Amino acid sequence: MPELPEVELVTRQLDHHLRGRTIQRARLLLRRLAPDTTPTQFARLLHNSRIESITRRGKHILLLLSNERVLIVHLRMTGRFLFVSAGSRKPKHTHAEFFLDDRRRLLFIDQRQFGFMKIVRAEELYQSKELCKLAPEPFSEEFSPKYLYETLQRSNRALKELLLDQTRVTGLGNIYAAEALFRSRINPHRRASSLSRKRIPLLHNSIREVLSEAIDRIAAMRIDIENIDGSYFTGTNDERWRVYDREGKPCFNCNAPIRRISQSGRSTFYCPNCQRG
DNA sequence: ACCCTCACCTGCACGC
DNA sequence: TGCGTGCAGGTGAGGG
Repeated sequence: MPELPEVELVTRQLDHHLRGRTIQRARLLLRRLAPDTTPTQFARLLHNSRIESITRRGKHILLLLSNERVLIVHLRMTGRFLFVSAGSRKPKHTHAEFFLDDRRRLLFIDQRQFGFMKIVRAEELYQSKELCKLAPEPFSEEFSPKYLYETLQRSNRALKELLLDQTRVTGLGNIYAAEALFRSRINPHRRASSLSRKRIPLLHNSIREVLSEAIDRIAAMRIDIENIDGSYFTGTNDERWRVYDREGKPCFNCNAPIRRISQSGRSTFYCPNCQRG
């Protein structure tokens, strides 16, 4: 159930294990995982392709292949990768498998079946429907305070909802959107266009900080290399997030109980005392 | 162009 | 025990 930090770590792990490997054979086991290709096309396009590198754009994982194709993967809520030995049994919810030239098998497992794969020509990658409308990467120069200000100016939606819109800001999901607002002391109901220019740098910084701190925290952990799914956390819940999933628990700043509300059908957690404006 | 609701799935925790 | 409900870290389609 990944946002940018989890996808980033999955991408790094996959790059480490797959770079230079060849997919000898690939099987699509669930049609809706890759609705634009038939299982036959899927197998044919990946057959004997060498994996040159694995990168990321937003929450999309990109496997760059030697045959001038790119396999785009989105984990959505429950997608994960698993390395297994060639002969072992497939776990439940295995929807694709890749037989590698090192006698290992890479499985794609996805309980809720929201995950997504698509094979595109390399030269068409950034024109693809999946990538063409994505906002700038949050760590890029293009994602500047000026960009953020102008983007917020154009929207009357609640700030929390806008932060989830990948065409405005990319990489945040329900957790880190709430965390970034808490860090900025901004109320999640606040209309995007009403945020004053002088508060933009703090929000801009907070977005980068919640993402980069999460990346660092996950990267510092000992990761089960077999199970590449982003659910790496091993500590207690209160060590993870400042507001997310802490309804009724005391705010780390002021001890006021964290509140949970619903915004466009999704939970938002915030401190009603610290996040007044 | 914007904004809202619904839809896609399985599984888990909860209350009766 | 069972069953109903609501919820889960995401997004796309289709409507107004």
